[in-house]
Amino acid sequence: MPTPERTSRDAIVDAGRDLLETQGLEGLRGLTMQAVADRVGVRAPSLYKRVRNRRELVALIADATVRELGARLDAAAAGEPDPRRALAALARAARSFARERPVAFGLVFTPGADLDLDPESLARASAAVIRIAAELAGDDHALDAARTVTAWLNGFVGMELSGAFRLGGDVDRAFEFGIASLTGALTLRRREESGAPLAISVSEH
Amino acid sequence: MPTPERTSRDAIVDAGRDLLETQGLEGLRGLTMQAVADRVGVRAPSLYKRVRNRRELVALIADATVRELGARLDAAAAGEPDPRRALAALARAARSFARERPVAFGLVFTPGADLDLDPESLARASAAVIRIAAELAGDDHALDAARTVTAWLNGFVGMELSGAFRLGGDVDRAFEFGIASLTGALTLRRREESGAPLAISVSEH
DNA sequence: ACCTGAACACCGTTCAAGT
DNA sequence: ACCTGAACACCGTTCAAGT
Repeated sequence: MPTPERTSRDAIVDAGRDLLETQGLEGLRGLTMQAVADRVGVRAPSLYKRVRNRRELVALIADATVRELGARLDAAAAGEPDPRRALAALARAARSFARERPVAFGLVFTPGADLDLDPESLARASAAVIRIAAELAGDDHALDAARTVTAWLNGFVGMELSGAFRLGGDVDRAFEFGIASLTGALTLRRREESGAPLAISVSEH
Repeated sequence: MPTPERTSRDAIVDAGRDLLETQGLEGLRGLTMQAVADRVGVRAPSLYKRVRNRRELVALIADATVRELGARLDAAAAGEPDPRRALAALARAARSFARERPVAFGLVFTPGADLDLDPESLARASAAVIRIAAELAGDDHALDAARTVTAWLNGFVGMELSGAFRLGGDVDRAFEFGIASLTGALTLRRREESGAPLAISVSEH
């Protein structure tokens, strides 16, 4: 006689996302299988019917986060036809998202995390940056430009979440300074290309 | 009758650094108190005479890593009088260090890690970037410029360690592209200031 | 004064037994 | 077919007892 399903994979992931954000990944409260089970109303062993193990649960939470981030970035960039304004809007949207879900954002961008995220989710999350980078820097430099922007953006937001900006000053202003600097640098790349070279390239080794 | 000391705080931290790099922070092998104790030749409870708890041990490992990074950055930048070349050398040194100690580097730059690193170690590690940023962008923009460079550099290296550059292309080239772009952008800031404005600033908001 | 075995609480995970 | 209590291995940490 089959017993009825008392929870679902989605409910488990949602509970996990919530717990991650409120209790952290590891701490003494932390994202434990026990805590997730309590939230969804089953005993811990039942979770293993829906999820291979805790590692997979964490990966699913990370994937959901990447998808949501991608949707936000798309929406922010779509509203701005001018690529410079679109880049600024996208960057601000990423920063807002990170402030809403600091722990999940941190998880996704943790260097050694070794979640293997769904390539499709990742592609979706980076599509807008790549498109804008191509518009700003030209097709030849699109990938390099996108990597420069993404690195700066992830780095800035990650440092802000870590409290790494300890020297005072206005962090909002530093963020806008970064946007303006990158926009300027990438735009110049395009100008260089179109025949008006400026002596800005640093000698490489 | 006092028993002789069979280990030291330094030996514990060194063993911890080694284990962290070879076994990872958490995994099944992982940085466990048991594994550290085995390495230094005592039983796990004895570690608590030298270190408050595992959390403190991890923080000490992170601090040692930051100090070593700082020394490397200083050395790399000191060899180059031209600030543009100095910035490039510093960036490459940071990337090399991250490749030598990927796990420790990742730990230090993990967004939610909540190690509270020694402010002195951090100041030492960021001094060279700030000095170079001031030379490139002028004193008024030094802090913003340093934050832009540091964010890009940490972001790039972190993404590289995560395997986040999945779209092919030449990652080395993207790194050099980033160095050149940032150097150009910050240098332009200075030119703008000195009375030769270029229409590169993005409209803010 | 430092070291240790024993013990505790906690956690991820498995599994046989229930329905 | 899903759920559960019981159990296992493992981990961080404490502590009384040894030297």
